[in-house]
Amino acid sequence: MTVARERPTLEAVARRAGVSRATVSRVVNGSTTVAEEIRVRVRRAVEEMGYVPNQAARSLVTQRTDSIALVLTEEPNRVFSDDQVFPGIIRGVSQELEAADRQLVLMMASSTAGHERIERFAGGRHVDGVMIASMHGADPLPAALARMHIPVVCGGRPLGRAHALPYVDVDHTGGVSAAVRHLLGTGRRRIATIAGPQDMIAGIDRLAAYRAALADSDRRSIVAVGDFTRESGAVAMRQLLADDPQLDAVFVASDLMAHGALRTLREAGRRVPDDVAVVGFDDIEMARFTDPPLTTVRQPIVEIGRQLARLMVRVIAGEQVESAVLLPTELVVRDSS
Amino acid sequence: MTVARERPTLEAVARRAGVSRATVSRVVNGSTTVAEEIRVRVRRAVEEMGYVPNQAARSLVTQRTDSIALVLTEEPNRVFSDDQVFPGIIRGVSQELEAADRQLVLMMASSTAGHERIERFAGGRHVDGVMIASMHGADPLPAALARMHIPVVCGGRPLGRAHALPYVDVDHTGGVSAAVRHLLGTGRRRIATIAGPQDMIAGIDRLAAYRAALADSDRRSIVAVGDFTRESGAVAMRQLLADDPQLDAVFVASDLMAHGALRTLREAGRRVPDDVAVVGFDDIEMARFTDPPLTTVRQPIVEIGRQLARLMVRVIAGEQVESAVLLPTELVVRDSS
DNA sequence: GTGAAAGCGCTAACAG
DNA sequence: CTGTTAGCGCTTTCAC
Repeated sequence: MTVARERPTLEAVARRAGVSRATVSRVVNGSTTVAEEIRVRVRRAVEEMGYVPNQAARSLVTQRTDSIALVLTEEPNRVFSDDQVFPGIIRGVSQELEAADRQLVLMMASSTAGHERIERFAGGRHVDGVMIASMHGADPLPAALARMHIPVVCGGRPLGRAHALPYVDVDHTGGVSAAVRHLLGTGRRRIATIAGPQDMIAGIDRLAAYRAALADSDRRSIVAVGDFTRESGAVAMRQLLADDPQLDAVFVASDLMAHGALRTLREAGRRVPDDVAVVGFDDIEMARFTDPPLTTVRQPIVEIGRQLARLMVRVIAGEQVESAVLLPTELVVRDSS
Repeated sequence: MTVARERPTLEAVARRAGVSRATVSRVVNGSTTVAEEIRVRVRRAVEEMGYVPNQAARSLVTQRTDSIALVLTEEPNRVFSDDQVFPGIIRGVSQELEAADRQLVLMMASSTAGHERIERFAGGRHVDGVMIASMHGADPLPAALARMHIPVVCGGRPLGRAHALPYVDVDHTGGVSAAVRHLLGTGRRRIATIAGPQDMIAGIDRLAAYRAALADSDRRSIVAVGDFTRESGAVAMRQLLADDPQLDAVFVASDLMAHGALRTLREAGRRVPDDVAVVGFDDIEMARFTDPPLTTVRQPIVEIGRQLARLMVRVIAGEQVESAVLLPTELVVRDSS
């Protein structure tokens, strides 16, 4: 006595309902040109047999897979560092894709080998489109895929050959401006910055925005560069202190680096915010628990994911979007400034 | 002048190489029974035309998809809280799957609707198997899928109907025992615990282990229950202090809760570790930055993902594994104890 | 409104 | 060792 383990096919359902395969297909796909009575009969058969369409067979003829790749092009340790950027994007994407009834296929691509894998995969049309969440503006993958006529959207403003692709990013400039204006407005005179790596879009844009904001006043810029890690923040802060012992404020391009900077300042005997004001960027959860709690620029990470997915679906649908979506950032004032 | 946008098919490659479809298929799939000369010729044709096999067509006949689902059954905010558990698992899984040349399909399932989606998806054999990373031992999904004869493995020891499924978990008991023994060994007399939620496997197992470890000595247990969040840790600590003002140590079932507890202790004027020793569990990155740095039990999160993927691949291959993989935990002593 | 028939691109016997 | 031949399960004209 074996259980009916075989999944029923359209054929089987058709036999049971006493109609043709084509009719069952129509009902399953919601065609309106089916008589009510028959539709009911078919639906019952589907129900009773637990019929589920075979995606492979369907894709073979429709040329669509209804699944979309999210590619994270970053070294794994960065992908899941505790700044929560990638997890947030994944979450937003998967929310939105679920609503659009698409499947999310997640791909990590650290190495060049990984890139090749992805080109093969997407090139073979195993997914309908590719969302690339790269923090490296000069990543060659987006352009490579676009050249193969694969629908692509980017998380993070793309640089170089891919600059014309649709993308979603946050308003780095607006956030940084607000931060610098806040510092100026509270009477700070020597405002330094700890910038992010200059091969990453967030690093580039935030430094440019800092410079632009200061240029509006008559203050000169004082810059040290980190790589978005705590450790680099601590080191950069030491360097800044050595370069300009008089500084009374520092805008740090990420909360993680700001955390490191806070430690350095304490070790150097500077009080925050009395001697030196500190403003970070990201508003990671930890920002509320540093000592003192960190003033920072909040960016809507999960929303990036949502918008990314929404944009992707539109591109796949053939809409000729060449837009950029810029999400607002917001200064959150806490005790460090 | 249009570019050759159409992907070439086996047929096309075969024509170009002057052989049959079957032969090309053999070469592409690495069959050894092809003459060297022909193999070279076919490979060149593949190369020149940029041929990539169509996964849908292949799946249709092989009945395999070479992709595997990772289901995260948790409310989204918990999935990506900063304890980094899920991100770590995703990372491990994707590493291992990449090595095994399988695709990772990520599915979030918060609601019951989500569960249904997943049953449909997996039931339709859109993936070869399902890895379920649920922290709720009593999750009905694993058993439901197993009943449909879908290969399933669990991250986190499953309870109830699914208890016989292969799973990967960390050695909660060993870690907690080490923590309690350490506290006992450093002369603590009244060791309380802040437990996790009792509907989650980590909460259950860690509390049971605490009780067992204390039972070995003659100390009585002092328990408050939290839900793994910082806030609940702070609240539970207050309650513990009220219940037993004499307590001189507390084992907290998660670092996040331990962080909250630390805050409460400071507010209550207790010095850590002088008055009260604190030991956490997880070893999240933040543990090194609390004040004082947190003694905690380290668990190899990424490794869970790796083992999970490895187990899944074996199950899909038809091996009759009914094993459990228990990963070691390790006490990391810092300044809070 | 419904059914028959023709593939989608590939693999896997089975001959030769 | 290579080619021929059947499908895998589904959608989609095209007749009826």
